[in-house]
Amino acid sequence: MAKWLVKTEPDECSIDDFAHRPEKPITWDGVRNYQARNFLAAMAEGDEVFIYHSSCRHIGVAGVVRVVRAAYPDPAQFDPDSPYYDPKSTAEKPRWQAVDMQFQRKLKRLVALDELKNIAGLEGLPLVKRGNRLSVMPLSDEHWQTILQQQGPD
DNA sequence: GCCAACGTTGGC
DNA sequence: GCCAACGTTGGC
Repeated sequence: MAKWLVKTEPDECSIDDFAHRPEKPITWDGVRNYQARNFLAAMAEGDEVFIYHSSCRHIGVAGVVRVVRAAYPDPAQFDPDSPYYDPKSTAEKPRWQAVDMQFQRKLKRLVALDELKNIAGLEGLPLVKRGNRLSVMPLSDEHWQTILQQQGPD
């Protein structure tokens, strides 16, 4: 199973939105960047995904969700009332993809960006590079384990 | 709220 | 195809 990380503003969708209704899948839509879309499209059912809270008071990795439906055309791109509407998309040639994800668990504590920047072994991760805007990214198993270990002992 | 970094757009 | 202008992201 591949590992991923997605950014979200917790005001929009936080780990608690998943945790509040753990049986209910949430559609990850509105990704409007080609590199991020390509990563979304590469997600497989069962893959695990870190939820990262950005542009907020407590920035960092907050929990884990699981892909329960692999990529399909993002419905928001066809909806004129959606902020994610894209008039250049057609049903025959959709430009954007969405996946559905479901709650797995919260981390024992939030692993802050500030910590991630100082952990040896995460140097290659786009997340910790200054000015990086990629909102969906793959993680190596090593990156994944390193971040989990940062939570500390029970 | 500021602003640096980045991706996209559109004129040429 | 270049690149300046513009809009957005996201940490601070």
